[in-house]
Amino acid sequence: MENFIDELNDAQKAPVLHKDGPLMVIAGAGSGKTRVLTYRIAHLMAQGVDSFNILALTFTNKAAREMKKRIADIVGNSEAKNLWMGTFHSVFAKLLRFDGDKLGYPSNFTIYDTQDSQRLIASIIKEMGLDKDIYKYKQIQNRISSYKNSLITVKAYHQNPELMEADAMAKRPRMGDIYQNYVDRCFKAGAMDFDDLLLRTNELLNRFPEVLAKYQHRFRYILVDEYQDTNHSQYLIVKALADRYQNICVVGDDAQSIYSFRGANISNILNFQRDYDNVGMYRLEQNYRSTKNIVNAANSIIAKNKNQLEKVVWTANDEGAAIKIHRSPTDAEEGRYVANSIWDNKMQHQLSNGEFAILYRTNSQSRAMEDALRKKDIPYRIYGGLSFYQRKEIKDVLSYLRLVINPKDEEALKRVINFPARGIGQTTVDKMVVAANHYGRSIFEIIENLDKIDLKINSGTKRKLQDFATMIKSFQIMSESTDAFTLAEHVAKKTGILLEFKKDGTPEGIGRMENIEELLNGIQDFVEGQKELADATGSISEFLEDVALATDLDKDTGDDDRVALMTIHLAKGLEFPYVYIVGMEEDLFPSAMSMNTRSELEEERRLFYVALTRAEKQAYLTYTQNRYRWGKLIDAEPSRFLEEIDEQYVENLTPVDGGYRYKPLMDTDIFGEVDKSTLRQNKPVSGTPPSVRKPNENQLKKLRKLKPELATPVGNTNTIDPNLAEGSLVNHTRFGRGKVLKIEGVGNDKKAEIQFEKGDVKKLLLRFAKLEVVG
DNA sequence: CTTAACAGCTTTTTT
DNA sequence: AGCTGTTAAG
Repeated sequence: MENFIDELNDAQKAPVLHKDGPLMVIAGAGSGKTRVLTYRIAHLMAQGVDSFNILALTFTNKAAREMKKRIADIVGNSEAKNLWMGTFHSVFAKLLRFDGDKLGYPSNFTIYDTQDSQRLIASIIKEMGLDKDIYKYKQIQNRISSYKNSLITVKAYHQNPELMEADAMAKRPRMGDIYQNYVDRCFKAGAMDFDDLLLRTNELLNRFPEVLAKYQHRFRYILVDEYQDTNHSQYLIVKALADRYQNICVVGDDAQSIYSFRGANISNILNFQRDYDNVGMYRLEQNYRSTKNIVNAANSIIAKNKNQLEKVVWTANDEGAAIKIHRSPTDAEEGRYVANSIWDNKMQHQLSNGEFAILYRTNSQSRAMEDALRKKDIPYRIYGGLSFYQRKEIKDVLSYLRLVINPKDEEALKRVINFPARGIGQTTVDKMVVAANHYGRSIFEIIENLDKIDLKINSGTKRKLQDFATMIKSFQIMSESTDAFTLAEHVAKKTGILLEFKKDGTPEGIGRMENIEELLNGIQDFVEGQKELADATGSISEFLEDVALATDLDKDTGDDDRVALMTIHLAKGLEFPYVYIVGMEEDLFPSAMSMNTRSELEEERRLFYVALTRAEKQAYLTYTQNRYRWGKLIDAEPSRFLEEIDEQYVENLTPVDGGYRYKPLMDTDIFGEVDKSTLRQNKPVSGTPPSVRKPNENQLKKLRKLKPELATPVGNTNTIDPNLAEGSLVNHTRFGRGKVLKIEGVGNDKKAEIQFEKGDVKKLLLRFAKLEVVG
């Protein structure tokens, strides 16, 4: 029964077998910490602990799902089902659905995402007549968020002269009033933002001892992953819940603390032994993931940090190859180098795309990489950035669904009341917001009672408003007797959203329509999946909660074989055989905004440590001499982190200037005089090594032979004329004659930019465009 | 009230 | 460079 324990090494076994009482596991990168957590839970259950009494808090929902699955494999499916496992946000959202009514929240409360919060704050600033250049809504939102994460309520704020003075100094004396209004408006809308999910849980546990007692007993065993990234609010929740039984197990690595910007407090892990009595301390120091070279190089970097727990990460793995460093003239060339290198490695070592990852500091860096990968027909997937659920058309559909569940949801209402356009303009909405604030009611209630209030809205507009309300109510009635998919599909059609995008006919419009279809498919999948679960009903509210707290990493299983592109933050906890860390430049990594204090710089360094330790076999570090930023080509300097790696673990692929290793070379150095306009167009510059050159037509043909699924787009409604190329003259059934300026994208996404003789330049999706090549 | 041009801002990282 | 939100014209 318990032979699964034998799969662990001695260091891992100890915390798994640790009996009751607090314990902390300091786990170096790649040391099998998820394994320890998983097996500890399985062991607890094998010892007879009811899964109902276990709470496990993970960093992503995906991690929770995978762990749950693994546990189910060991102890059986039915046993694992009752486990409460998930992110702080999703677990406590669930808790608040049960007990939030004690705080005055409906069980169907909406979860506002950052964009919703920002829009609400922007409108509050406007309503208060404040200067939007001084009261910048993003900054305000940020501040409110950090207050909440530190448990500074509006009341606490007003009792804290220091905070008020700091805001007054920043010329924002009304900060407290905005905070108050924001909290009131969220409450009135039956909405919680991300921070509320933690803050309100704290409030609930503090104010209602019987609720606290209930959950203390229920969660007899608590396990927290990535403890180094918990903020004060999360810390207090854990402390309160664990107080009764003290069966608290935290796992983390101070060297991988990279979320201080959202309030994560590294001292939570540094002070754990002070917070609990008789703490069992365990260290996992053997790395199973990476080569000696990578582990040692990473150690040499992190050694530069002052504040850290004592720990020596080592590995019994092979020596491995040196970390390769490469310099490119521009970001476009950097992309090309990475794409070529991936291609070469694939060919040389028979690797699949899924074994590669490209990691960067900022999302904006993904574009150059994408362009290069597309040109080489290497399939990739971007994680994070503008996620699917944040796209306009998706948020619009979701807003209708949110309104069905919670008609008080003001941000959802404002978003869709005039989309698709139905003649309800800004002025009307403004009037209703004023009325809603005045009567302390929601906008929806105002619309329902238009006849009783004199709002100076003309009768035609009144009619339109009432029609809108009637439509939403009809959806509500429907939602009582149907599943999420049927309702969502009905909503997309009935509101005219689908039609709106269909009729504009542009590639963008078609793309949006497809996105909505994808959303509907996603809802369908969700409904099917939920039907198998006993405690779920497949209702729309369950879907919305899933969506609100899902990250890009959570979405689908990513079963197809693609190169992964993501920020380093998102890559935490993941591993790849081949890792490219791009943009190793001063002001980019470390970020220009994180070089003011020692602790900020140390966090950047930990971030670099995280990035490097994702690699199993081989790591590449690339940097450029010039990079496009804000549409301008700027000089770039190699990152200081490059110099911090002990040079015995490094191999430079590009010649390095003798004196100062990473000093940028002049443009003239290897290329002779370089015309910047040449670089801009991504044309190979004479003298560029052959391996960096764009593949020629012959190579492309070979490539297509190897990867037929890339050459033939799937599900196209149109065959694409093989003669179609940049410069071709074409005839379009509707737009007439034109010239192809540019072709981009692969497969279903292949687009052509065409200058039509009528004067317009249009981008058309080739699988839809009715084009004929005429010359 | 809608549409189209314009201005301004962005790039730190995310639940 | 690309996007969002604001303003001007219809």
